[in-house]
Amino acid sequence: MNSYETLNEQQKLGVFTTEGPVLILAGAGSGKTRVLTHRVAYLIEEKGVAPYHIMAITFTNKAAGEMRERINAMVGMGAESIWVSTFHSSCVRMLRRFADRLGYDTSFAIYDADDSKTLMKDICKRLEIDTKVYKEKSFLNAISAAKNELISPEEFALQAAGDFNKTRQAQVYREYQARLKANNAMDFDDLIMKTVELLKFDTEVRTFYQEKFQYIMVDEYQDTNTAQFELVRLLASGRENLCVVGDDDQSIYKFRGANIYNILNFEKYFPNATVIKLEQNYRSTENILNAANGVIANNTGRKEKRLWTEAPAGDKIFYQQFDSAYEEADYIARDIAAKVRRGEYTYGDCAILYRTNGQSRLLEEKLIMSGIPYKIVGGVNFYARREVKDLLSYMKVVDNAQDDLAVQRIINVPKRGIGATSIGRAADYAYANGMNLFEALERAQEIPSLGRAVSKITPFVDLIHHFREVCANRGLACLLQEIIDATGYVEELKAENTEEARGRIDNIDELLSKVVSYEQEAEEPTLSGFLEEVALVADIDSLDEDGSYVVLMTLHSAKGLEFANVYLSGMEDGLFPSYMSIVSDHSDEEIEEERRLCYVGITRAREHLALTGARMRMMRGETQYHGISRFVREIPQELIAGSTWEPKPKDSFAGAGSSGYQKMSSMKSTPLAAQTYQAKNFGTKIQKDTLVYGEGDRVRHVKFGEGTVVQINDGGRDFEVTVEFDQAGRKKMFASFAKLEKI
DNA sequence: TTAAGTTAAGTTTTT
DNA sequence: CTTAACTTAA
Repeated sequence: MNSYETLNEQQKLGVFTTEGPVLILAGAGSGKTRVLTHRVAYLIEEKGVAPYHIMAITFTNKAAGEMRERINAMVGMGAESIWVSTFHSSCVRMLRRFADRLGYDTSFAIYDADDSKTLMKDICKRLEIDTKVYKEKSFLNAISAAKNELISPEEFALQAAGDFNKTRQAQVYREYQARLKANNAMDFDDLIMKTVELLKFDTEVRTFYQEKFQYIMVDEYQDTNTAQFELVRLLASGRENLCVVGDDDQSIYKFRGANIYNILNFEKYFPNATVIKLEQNYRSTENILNAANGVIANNTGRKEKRLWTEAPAGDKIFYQQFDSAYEEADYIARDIAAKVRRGEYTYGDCAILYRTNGQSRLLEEKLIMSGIPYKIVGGVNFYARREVKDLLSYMKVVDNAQDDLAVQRIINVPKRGIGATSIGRAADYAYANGMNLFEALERAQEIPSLGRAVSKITPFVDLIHHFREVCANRGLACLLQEIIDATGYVEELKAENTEEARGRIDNIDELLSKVVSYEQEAEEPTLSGFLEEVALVADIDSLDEDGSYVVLMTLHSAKGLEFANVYLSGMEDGLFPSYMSIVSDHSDEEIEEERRLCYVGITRAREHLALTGARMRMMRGETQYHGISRFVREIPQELIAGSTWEPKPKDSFAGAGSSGYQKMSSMKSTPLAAQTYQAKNFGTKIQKDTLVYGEGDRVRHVKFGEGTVVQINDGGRDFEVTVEFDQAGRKKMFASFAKLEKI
């Protein structure tokens, strides 16, 4: 028996309103997971609903795992038959059972982004598309967007009629889908779209799941896309016991197809919906909350709500702009070290958040230098590492020989003397005869063009057959060990004897232990099951929030987490909000999305929040100059401590050229006062027409004195100016640094 | 024909 | 600074 008395009135409403559609607008830190878990317990204990009839959907495995844990603790017996899982794994579970009705084998492979790209490259080659003009990425983006909107290749082609570019995309989409099917594979988007297809067109399956899932709950609803909405709608139609929990202010995945109207228009789809707002925040201090409120208030078209708290005002928000990203990172590392030394926080209390993964390197260096333990979330996924992908590909081929991509990846790894030409010939033969690559390899003798290469291919085919036997007779861990031994993969790395190779061996060991633990923990371990688990994990899933290390991650990864002491680094216009969003055609909308991201970042902090920025930072090998992020200015100034953003003499170089940038950003939502300031002090790069001197002119430099300009080179972002100084001699310098005056 | 070495180009956010 | 494409040597 659980006590529901610890819940506030709004939360209780969310728990007790079990029938019909319910929309819970849950602000950051308002205890939505508590509501969901109590709701499940209430359904089972008070309403007598069988656990078998309950489904809870989340976006990440981590969220699913946490919810599962809390439900298990509350419900006890029978809890394991509740479906608590992500959109993707729920879909896989349904597809593994019924995919044959869509013409797929139920042991289909799941392609990650890397696999999709490899396949797309191959398609572009076959269709003779110049990937210098039409990027693989742009095709994949178009296809993904279509799938998120449930647009089939046929429909896409119809809509594309008359448009040359879109017709080409349609052709690629069709081919891509055909190849996936031939490989018996689905990409991430297919998992959702194919499940929707299944439910839509197979009445038997639809009825089965509608009967099964009588109570459905969806977490992070603001991030659902059209396909996911349709999936939920199909499952819930009939009883309509659908409870969605979300916060439109935390919708940050539009770029991935999230449809914010799913939440904004929920009441239109379900006119009889009960709407509940959770506005009391139990996480942050009042100052942090007010800062977040101040920022998000600049967005239009949101559901009106204002978070409040009973917590004390707490520390002010620290803000400081540094001269360089180097100093910024240095400050953060020192500050963490100092706070830990004083006993205010542990390493595990601290998180450093940033907009782009690229910012982590500098921070990482500083943390290492200061001897601070840390963990980076994101960047290169464990399962995306070369050695791990190689070995997984062997397992994939053993599991599903139709997977041409996996075959191609390993056929010459380690080197067997089967080169691109031989593979190409086998692939052509397979393509011409409508078979899979591996089938073609099995009949290598029958392919005349292969010639002597046959003698190298046959042992490879035999090897795979051997692995298949091992898998069937001795299990997964033995299979992987046998793959490692028979291919000599680790042997080869050992021989390299480099730091890098040792790292790779460590990763392989980790993979091995993951296989072992999967085999022990899974109820019914299968090769497909393992590969599926591996395909659907995100880096964030492995994060232990109680760890004794500082966590570094992107703002996107941080959603749903909380830390006592948070650093938002890189608060610079052009970085956050990103340059892309500022110059976009739909700038207003994109800036709003960035602003929501900022809101997410601020509300991760429980007690202490520091915002930092740098005037100058190296990005992809070039020095960039940024002004202060507009989001910093949107925080009520009385909440801010540390240096304020009054212009300082040091800022002068930033004033040089702002014209180009200014025009591009329409700052409708920025307060007037801030706008005037921005106009004055908003430098990014020096424009050509801002150079007041030319070659041959006499100039004066602060340190070097007077001289003559010899040469000006356009260095892309900046100008490289060569000056022959009267005293100091010939110097090369960047225009933005030199601050040369014409005489 | 393969494999290693060199050069060039490209980087928002990700289940 | 990394990854992919190209070149050249074996």
